[in-house]
Amino acid sequence: MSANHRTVLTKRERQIMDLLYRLGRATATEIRERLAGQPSDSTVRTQLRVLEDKGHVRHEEHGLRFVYMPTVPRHTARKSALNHLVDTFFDGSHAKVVTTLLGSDASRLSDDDLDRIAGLIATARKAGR
Amino acid sequence: MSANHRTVLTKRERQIMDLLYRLGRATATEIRERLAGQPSDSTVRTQLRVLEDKGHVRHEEHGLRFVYMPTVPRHTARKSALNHLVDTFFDGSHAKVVTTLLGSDASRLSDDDLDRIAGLIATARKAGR
DNA sequence: GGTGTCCTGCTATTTTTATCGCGGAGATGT
DNA sequence: ACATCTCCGCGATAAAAATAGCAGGACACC
Repeated sequence: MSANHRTVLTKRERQIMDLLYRLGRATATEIRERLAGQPSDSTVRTQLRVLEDKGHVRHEEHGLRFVYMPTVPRHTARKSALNHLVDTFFDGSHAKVVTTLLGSDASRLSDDDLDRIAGLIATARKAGR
Repeated sequence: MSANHRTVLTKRERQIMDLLYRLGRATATEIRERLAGQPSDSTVRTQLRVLEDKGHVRHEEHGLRFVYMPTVPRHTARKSALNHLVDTFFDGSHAKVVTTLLGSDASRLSDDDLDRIAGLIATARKAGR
């Protein structure tokens, strides 16, 4: 019977969910192609069925084949993932994450991005007082 | 035989690693107290031994007891965790994460934080041109 | 209507994880 | 010296996860 989502995901299940969140939607074959360890098609399908049973994914029938996608919308899932990460690695401080991101060379933010962020800061300042 | 770190962690292993990253360091008993499902002491110790064998944790002997801690320093681990999250949920865009964080009510950044972030933006602007 | 190609979902099996009982080693107290 | 307490790890077992073989249905083409 279908269970709640809150169950902790297994290794493979997480890999698949990550893939689905990156791709948005995918067929069993597309997923298999991107998984490490050359699992068989039937393996991946079994896993998708399990994930569906657990309530993490659903599928639509497109023509002949099944297209799978997460049940929890991306922006919801990412919010909780982000919170978890903030709690685990950044002592719960959003500011620390922001400074880490801005400080990293890898960010390479465009001028537009910088403007947008500056705008948000201005807003936060107003709201804060 | 001790394996490399890159192996994917199991459910429990991840829970334990998260705990260790939150706490910095902990004894088997401290960890057990915080794990869901009332695992026995011996269970937790076995798992710590496995994690140690896999190279994810190490222990120091403090007096009579073992104190466990991650082998990979927090700031390194969190960088890769953050990258993974950015790739999976934010299309690889650091800016999107920042705007999400700043936009969220939950952030509640202090004025100091805002100043610091504003400073980083100024720096980024200079570097950018 | 036979044959080949995709796709699906069982179900069974192997492999990995998770769990814990038990015995031992040092400290401590009486 | 002996009972007791606390912490350790080994080794065995139970439980869960990962894997894949196989049969069946829909379609397309000859």
